[in-house]
Amino acid sequence: MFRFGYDAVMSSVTSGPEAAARPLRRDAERNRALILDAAREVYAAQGLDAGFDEIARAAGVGVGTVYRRFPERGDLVQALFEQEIDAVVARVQEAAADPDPWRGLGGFLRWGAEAQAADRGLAQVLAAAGKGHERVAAGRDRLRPAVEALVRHAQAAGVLRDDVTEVDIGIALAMISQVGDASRGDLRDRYVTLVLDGLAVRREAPTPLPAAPASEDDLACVVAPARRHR
Amino acid sequence: MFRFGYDAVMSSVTSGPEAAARPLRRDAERNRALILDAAREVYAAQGLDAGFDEIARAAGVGVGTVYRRFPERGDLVQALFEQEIDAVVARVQEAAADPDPWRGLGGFLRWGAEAQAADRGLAQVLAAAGKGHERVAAGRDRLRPAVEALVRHAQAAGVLRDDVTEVDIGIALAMISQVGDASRGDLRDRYVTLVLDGLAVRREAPTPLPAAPASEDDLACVVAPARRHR
DNA sequence: AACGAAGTGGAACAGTCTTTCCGGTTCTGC
DNA sequence: GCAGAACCGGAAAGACTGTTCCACTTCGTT
Repeated sequence: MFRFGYDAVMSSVTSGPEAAARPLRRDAERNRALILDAAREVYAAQGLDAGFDEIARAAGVGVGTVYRRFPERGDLVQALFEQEIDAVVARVQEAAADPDPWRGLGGFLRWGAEAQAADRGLAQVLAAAGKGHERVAAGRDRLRPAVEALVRHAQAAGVLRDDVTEVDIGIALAMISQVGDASRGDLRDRYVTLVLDGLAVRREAPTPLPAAPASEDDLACVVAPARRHR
Repeated sequence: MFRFGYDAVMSSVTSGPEAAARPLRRDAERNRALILDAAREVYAAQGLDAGFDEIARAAGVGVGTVYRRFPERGDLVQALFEQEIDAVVARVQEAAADPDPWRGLGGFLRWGAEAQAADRGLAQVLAAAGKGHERVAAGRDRLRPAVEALVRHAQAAGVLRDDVTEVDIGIALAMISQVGDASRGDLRDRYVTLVLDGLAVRREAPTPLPAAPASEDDLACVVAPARRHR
């Protein structure tokens, strides 16, 4: 199988009605926090396919504990990335507030590409949000209007072509993020610039590309597969 | 494991010196062909991670037979895609021969994106070629000069910006191919057009995008994960 | 301090997928 | 048509994960 594409991770139905949450015992609460911290790191490094085993080890608890606290993987992912998506929204709003809308858009693309390169889990969650998974629908619904505002501002200023939408921006970002290797920020910027040149209404000449022409070896950075631990 | 990212598939060392190949028995030769045909289909549909089990079943032979004929996965992949890469090279040369270099480049990008969307295995092999895997080095070395010629022609005609190389074209193609869902050729064309607008030396106005503005649901097509059989 | 409920860890179980192995079959040369 | 080598199929072994379960520990309460 696909071990567990975020597809499977995400597809679990949102669990029942909010059971009158009796507070956890103090030790349980502490473990829960340890697990979340560990999961954040492990997911960032390995993506959502990382096993509960690994997270448990990183948190210093038994697997059983992880399963008891987060019966479905989706529970853990959801809890974890609710906050991260907030950070993305905040960054979009900041970009939309930039007095130079073009700079705002470009800055956001650069930031978003880097954020996803640095955090595989985030990249997968954002993709899942695009796919309409229930568990991250809330985050997406906060994200979309923000991007929409960013797009509108840039279009109103006459710098962003009128025939693209906020969805296009999301897809463009996902595409660029495929230029994966986290260590090659210069390469990522190169393709952000290229895509921005495509998004512009018009231009007299190419915007200078930030990185030296990609060498043959740089192809290695593309579509980097999920690297496996160890 | 990663089940078997193409990473693992590809990393096997090229097997010893060409053992004086005694011809196979006739039935063995027939089975070998059956296996290759089956593998082509299975890999196209599921990517290189498909198990030998599945290929054997599709070919109507036992697993043991597959293992005997192709002791390492890399052997099978290599044999299979040697020819497919030839088809890609041919398409590039055709594009480079187009009297309108810009149309040639655009046509190739469109074709390449579709080919990779329709054949997951091909997409993985091309990515592997970029990563410098030994087993597909020969194919890559045939591909690179062809793309280089395509790039040179377009640049000589003054339509393709001078600061991109054949590697950039490969990366751009890989990025676009992430807009995965094979059934959404219109969406893929949309982003090919966007990227082409970025690759152009200059332009007065945006090239009209072929597809209707992507709807929210279309995000689902991005970064489509390896769908698992059944 | 002592009792019960809540929580814990990790061994055991259950799936998958890969790889080996060998009794039986098919081909080829003579 | 026979001998023997080459080849075949698929059961079984091995290597991994994901998940469950329960004897034991810890916590909160009285």
